[in-house]
Amino acid sequence: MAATLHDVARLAGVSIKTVSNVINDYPHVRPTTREKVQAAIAELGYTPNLTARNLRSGKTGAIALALPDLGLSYFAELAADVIAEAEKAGVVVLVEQTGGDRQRELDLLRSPRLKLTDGLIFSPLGMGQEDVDALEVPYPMVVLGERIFDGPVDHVTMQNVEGARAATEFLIANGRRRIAVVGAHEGEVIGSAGLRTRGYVQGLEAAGIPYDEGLIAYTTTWHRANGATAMRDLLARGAEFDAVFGLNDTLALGAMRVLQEAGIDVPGDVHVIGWDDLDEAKYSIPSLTTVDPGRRWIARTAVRTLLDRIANPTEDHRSLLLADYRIVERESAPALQRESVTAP
Amino acid sequence: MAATLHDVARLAGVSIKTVSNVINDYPHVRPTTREKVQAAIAELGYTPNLTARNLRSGKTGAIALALPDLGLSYFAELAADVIAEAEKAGVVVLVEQTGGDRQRELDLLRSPRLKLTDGLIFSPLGMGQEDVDALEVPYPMVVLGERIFDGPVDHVTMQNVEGARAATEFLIANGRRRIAVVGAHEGEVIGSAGLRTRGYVQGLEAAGIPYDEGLIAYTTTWHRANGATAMRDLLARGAEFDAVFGLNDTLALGAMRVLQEAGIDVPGDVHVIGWDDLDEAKYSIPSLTTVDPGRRWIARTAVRTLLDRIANPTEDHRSLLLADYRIVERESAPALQRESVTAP
DNA sequence: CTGAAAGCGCTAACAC
DNA sequence: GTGTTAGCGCTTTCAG
Repeated sequence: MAATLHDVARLAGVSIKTVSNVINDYPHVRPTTREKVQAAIAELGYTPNLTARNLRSGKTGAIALALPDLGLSYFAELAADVIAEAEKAGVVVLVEQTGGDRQRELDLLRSPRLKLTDGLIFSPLGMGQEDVDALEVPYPMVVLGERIFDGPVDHVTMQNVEGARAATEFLIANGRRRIAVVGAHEGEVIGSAGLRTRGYVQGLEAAGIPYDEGLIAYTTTWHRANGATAMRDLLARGAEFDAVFGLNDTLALGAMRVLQEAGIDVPGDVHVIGWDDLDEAKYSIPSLTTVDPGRRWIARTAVRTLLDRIANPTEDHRSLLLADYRIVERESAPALQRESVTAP
Repeated sequence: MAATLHDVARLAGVSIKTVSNVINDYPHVRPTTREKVQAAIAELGYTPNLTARNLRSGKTGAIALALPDLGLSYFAELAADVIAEAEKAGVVVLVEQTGGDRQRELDLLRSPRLKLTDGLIFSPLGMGQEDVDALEVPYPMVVLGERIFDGPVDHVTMQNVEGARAATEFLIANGRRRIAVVGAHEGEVIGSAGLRTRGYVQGLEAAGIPYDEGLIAYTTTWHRANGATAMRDLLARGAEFDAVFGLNDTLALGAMRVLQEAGIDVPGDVHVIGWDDLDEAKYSIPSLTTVDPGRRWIARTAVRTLLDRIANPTEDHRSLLLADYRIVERESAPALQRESVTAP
């Protein structure tokens, strides 16, 4: 079995307290003693048992990140950012997938498995405002996303309404009038789909363009396949549009594919804008104009806020932290002046 | 603070052993006692302290997964599969990113942070055969990938040479003779790039087609941008080819984008095949023919093998487990007979 | 500067 | 059936 403090102490001929002092580099240790101990540590290949240390200290040095599915690019990139940021703080990340299922999310919040961590970054997808009370948990938590607001915890999220409105206005400024939406959720008010749709409506209103239900394509989950299906529906029912707002990049890419299959040119006939600024948005054909909702900032802020909350558990934490967004202009929806330059 | 066994025992008027018996549903507990205890548990909102349990049992119920970067789609999908499989076994997964950097990988193997887990699924990218001794670690480990063979641990991987040869033969069978490779690594023998390139060469040889160095495009990392750059190089130096073998899907998609920018039709002028069968390969334009290297099987097998190794630490584990591969035929490299059918 | 000893919360002999 | 008790390996008063 692995060596323990006792083994090291015995070999070095000192007490375990002295070994402990050396390990935690407590300053007042005689240099000769320190060397003896370090030699013994090296000889035995001793490494501290973190479980014991954690039991003692009540901390684990790990945080949990719960998200729907790493197969969804947005969440994969978010997780990459969270892990990288946690690493800077010397903290390790345990990743849980909920599948975006409400019951699994609720179960997770009460799971004893979270006891392995000091706190949770929670990105729900199935839960809604009615579950706000479930966020009252006995451990530090930071909530992401836009399923639940005004919970008893810190909340880091993006500016969905504002960003979507900006995306819509961007399309309108480039001469688009009939903007289809791919990925709306029927009757949803809160949640990414609901909020981004609201921003879309605001953008139309500001420009005096009437809202047309016939341009809205609904989906369940935001997979590529659903973006493709939604676009096929739109085409099948004869919708006429000169732009598409994919409520995320994945949907937009799926929709774009169907457009091209149907012989509709992007951006010649139809402009397409997405949301997320995934890595792949740079490399699609054409490259995808999109809204960067500040994912890196969200990851960084979530980790820092959680660690702060862990360090100061008594303070009240229920701030709402909003990331900046910006439109990343690429080929699928060029701005007017560029279009006139690049057109043949 | 959170309630402990003692608190529950005191409230229920029993000893902690009885409470422990109830929690671990030990059969011989009088029903009335059980109820009393359960009531106390509910009242106090007691949940067991896993850290203490782990210290006692020497297990943590967690495994670590170390991979280069979740921002790389293949690893994100692999991680999703690993976490899902681990969850079935009631085990939680701690994800570490190494950036594919050799030193970080070596450091990770010796990191005390791994003490928080019962074992490691390790997917190195920077380490090589010369580091095989570093795999001799005092905890259960399963190695993935093709950087290191014949280590002192179980190894789960894909059939790189065979799959690449099959991909090459597939292209040849469809009339292709000049097949460019995107993503080779200069001078590499082992490792994904080296092995897949070897399979490519074998495929050419079997068909009596001479190897042409001018058709090989080298890259460092396998990001989309590098696939694009490699293809630009190939075009810039006037290479003539009628097919492209992207050593992974991401490279193939980047290369395909550049081909189309250059007015080269896929698959009309050039066939493209990738490797990985990422989700997005289904939805690119055109959809990407690719080699499915058995990623799900690898994830499942890695988790099961590791858990088995954790349960039976004494047995010698140094098996080599190989996934089946298969060619997933899509639009970017249609098979001959289908091409003639679907052509207008 | 270093040693002795208590105890973090839990499980598992071992009694009764 | 249920209670007592001894640790798991570590940190941390408190003495010396």
